[in-house]
Amino acid sequence: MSSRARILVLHPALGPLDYRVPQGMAVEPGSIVVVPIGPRQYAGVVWEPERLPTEEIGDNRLRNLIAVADAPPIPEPVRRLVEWTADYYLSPPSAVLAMAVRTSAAFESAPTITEYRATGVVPERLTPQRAQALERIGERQGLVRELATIADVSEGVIRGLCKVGAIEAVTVDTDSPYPLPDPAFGPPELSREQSDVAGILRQSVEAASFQPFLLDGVTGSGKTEVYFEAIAAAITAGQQTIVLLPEIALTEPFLTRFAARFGCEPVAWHSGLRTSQRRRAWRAIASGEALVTVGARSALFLPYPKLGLIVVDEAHETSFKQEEGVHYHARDVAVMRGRFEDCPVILASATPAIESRHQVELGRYAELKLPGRFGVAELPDIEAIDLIKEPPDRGRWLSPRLILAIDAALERGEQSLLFLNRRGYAPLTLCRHCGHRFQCPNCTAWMVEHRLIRRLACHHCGHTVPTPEICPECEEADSLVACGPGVERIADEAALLWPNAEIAIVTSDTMWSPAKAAEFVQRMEHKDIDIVVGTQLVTKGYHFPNLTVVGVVDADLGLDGGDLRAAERTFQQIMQVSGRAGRGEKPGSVFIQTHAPDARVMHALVSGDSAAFYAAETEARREAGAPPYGRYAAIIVSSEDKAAADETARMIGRTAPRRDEMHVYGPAPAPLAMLRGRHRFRLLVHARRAFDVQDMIRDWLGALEWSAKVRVAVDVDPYSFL
DNA sequence: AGCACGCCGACT
DNA sequence: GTCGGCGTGCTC
Repeated sequence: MSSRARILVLHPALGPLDYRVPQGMAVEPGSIVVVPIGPRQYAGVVWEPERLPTEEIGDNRLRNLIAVADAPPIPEPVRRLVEWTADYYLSPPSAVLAMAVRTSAAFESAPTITEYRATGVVPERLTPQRAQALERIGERQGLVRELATIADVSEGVIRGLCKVGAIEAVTVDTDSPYPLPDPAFGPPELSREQSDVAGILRQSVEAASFQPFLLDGVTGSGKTEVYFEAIAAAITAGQQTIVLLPEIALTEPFLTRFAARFGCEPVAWHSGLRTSQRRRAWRAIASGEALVTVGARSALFLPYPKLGLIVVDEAHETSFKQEEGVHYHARDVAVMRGRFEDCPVILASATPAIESRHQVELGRYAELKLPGRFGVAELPDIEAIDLIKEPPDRGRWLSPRLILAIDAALERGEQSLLFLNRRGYAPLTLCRHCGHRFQCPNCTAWMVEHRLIRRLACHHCGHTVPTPEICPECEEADSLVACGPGVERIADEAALLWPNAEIAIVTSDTMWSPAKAAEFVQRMEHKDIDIVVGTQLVTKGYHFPNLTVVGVVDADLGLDGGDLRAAERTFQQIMQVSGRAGRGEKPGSVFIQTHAPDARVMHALVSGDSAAFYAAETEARREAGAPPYGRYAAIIVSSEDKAAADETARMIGRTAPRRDEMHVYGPAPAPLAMLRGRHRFRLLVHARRAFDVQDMIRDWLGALEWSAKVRVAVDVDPYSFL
């Protein structure tokens, strides 16, 4: 009698499959294995058969497992989390598992790689490029390409420095251990309130039981210092911690603050890691050696064997909701992981989501408040500028009052930030002769002009074309006009207004790596920048004491679009960006340019009465039966063949179950009717809180069939209504 | 997702 | 006669 094993194979289209365990091979639930599928090999994980039922297949059809990985098994809580996530978000378990298992890390051996670092030797011929390179590289170490990026010089310059001995090669073992953070390295001076809260968190970590906390404090109130104390407790207990940040760009300032507190950097996990770095991090995490990991949402599924604490920083951020593949919300999955691991979960935010506040009211989350800014810093003064009463000059976007405030800041030698959540130069380009508008061939979206790279780009699919000289429609020259502002255009306007000021554009186009983020922080701290023009990338996490004026170029931008969270998001975003002003000893001021100064959200921002705003928004949600008082699920039907997608969507609509507890809207063309060359239709399920939407959708769609060229995706608890 | 199989149109 | 289009089905 041979033993059989159920394997969850890392294959995008296959469920669990059964295999024979050959003589002499030892496996247990969680073991990472290699299995044959047809002529190819895939990785998979041994699972408890009763938890992943399949159709039974005869022993005679079983094939042998090929190998077991030299890596620790995937722990039980992670297996439970994979099941829960797949179930809740109606996704294939294998797609969820893929986020936990890095097969290259589990199987490949550990070679060494060569990195480079400065030796301190000053070259004889110190050209400006070489000087810049050495200054910017400082203590950093990395591949030639990475150093060249950090220093903003060509790779040739780095190689040249290598030749003259100013930079040396270092061999790095990709399995070498990470330094251990020291809880006693740099203990902070905490205020009374901070100590009290830190004490509660420490105790919870020591108790090692499940408890979600909502750590609520205005920007600058010292939330990070407080949850660092919880991390210190976890380190002392020999337990691992995950810290989730909403953007890669935020890891860099976090690493610095962490190192100041614990004496070394934590292990970073994000999409920007090289393969070798990723393998090293994964192995250290899976072995339990990596005590603290900071990362993007995908770090949540990694196989920590002794997880003691989860921190979700800026927990209100909507970027925690994954919009592709498995549509999970990292904040909610983090709480579930804490439940499976029996550990506390800290959701930190200055502007908590209504959903999180609701959990506090229900008594499921414990609320910890940090009032006031830490130290001498005061909350900035916020003013609204009515764009009707105080309009900018024609063809300009900055109103006189904002310009005066920046004038004054420049005079005082202080820095300013202009916030506009729109990349590029202009969101729409049209021909003034024939009216032609540049649209993406793959998406229902305008092509956005990016003047720095002289291209038109689609922000949905990445399609770009060189900015044309003549109109492709009527062939008229010099007839193309840019409509509306993006950050590049605001930067142009700022350059005209303040020709002597140093202006930096900060968006995902200019700050696409931690190294770039580090460079930006350095330039800000050295006061090499007077005015920052940036998207939401600059609204979080940074601490620039000399930044005193913030201008919100268009506060109305997020308000249209019919999104149920539009007002809340606008409030959060502007509170966050306001939090960048006056973080040192100098007071800050914030100017909000709007066409709707009487809107509830603008009143709340100016008066600082966030409680009233939240109360009103929450009441509106309750009346509408919107989350957290009701639930939504979107069903997106897409295909390259428009008629096929349309027909399938209507068939799904026709067969919708009728229940008192829910209603199905649509199908209707999705707001982005075409995306990446696929036509999209959307149905929206709106249900009561207690109704099991997932089960209903599983039954409903499970009974239907459609053509292979049509894709049907379900987005449970959708955030983007696109 | 791949990859094979299979069944009809345009060509050497 | 053959090449090749992509619809359909299978992977323990």
